[in-house]
Amino acid sequence: MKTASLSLDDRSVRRSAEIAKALGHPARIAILKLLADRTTCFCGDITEILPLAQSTVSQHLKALKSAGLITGEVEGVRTCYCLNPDGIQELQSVLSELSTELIKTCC
Amino acid sequence: MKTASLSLDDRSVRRSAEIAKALGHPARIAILKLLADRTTCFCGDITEILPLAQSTVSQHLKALKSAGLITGEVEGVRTCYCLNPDGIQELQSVLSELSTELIKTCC
DNA sequence: TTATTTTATCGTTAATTAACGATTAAAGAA
DNA sequence: TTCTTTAATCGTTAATTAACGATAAAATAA
Repeated sequence: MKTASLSLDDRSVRRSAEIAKALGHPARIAILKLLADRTTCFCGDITEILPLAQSTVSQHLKALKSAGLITGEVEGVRTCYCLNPDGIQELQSVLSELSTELIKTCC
Repeated sequence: MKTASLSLDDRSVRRSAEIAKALGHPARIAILKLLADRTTCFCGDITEILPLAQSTVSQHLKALKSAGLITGEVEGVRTCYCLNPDGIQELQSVLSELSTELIKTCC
């Protein structure tokens, strides 16, 4: 059993926290769901749908992108955002691993 | 517009974000893992292990508790913290549901 | 060329978070 | 009773976040 002062610097702990943090706002979860629906992929579309300013949506998109959960491909004057399969896969594995670890040892 | 301004207020979206936010700090993930190990359960123990002040650990414990992920039972002068099976179960189901939803529709 | 469209970034403000030491309150020991 | 232990809370500071409108940059249209 590793000492826990290690655990704060542990790569997977940090990465899990990073991913969770990116999910830690309703707007960002909503955006991920919209992208999953594939009905929308541009910042402008999302801005029309969510009750947020364009700059705010852009900021949330940036957060999701820098956490590796989405990609952004410039298409002419717009940017097409899309779920990043690798990131989503990581989200899936990292968080399911965590919750499994927690669940099986639960009181 | 209706759909998604709904989605920001959507109960499960908000709850997912709340849970994710609680996980969104390395110290809180580390604490959950420590509690899962069951080698420790008191604030003082955790404080000895993590490189954080007692008040900081207490603050993180409070955050985890208010997100419903842990319980805290007063035992005399100390408080025994424990993973909350209901909360962990919810974390498991909510986040796996989300990641499944995102994964299966991924680009 | 100029105008329009779209997104990113800037600049600001308010709110929240994280960290710490100090203090308080409560339980148990002496 | 008083002393010690433990965790919670207070008070503060610094950093980060979220929100917005305004502006800039880049691609395309006119």
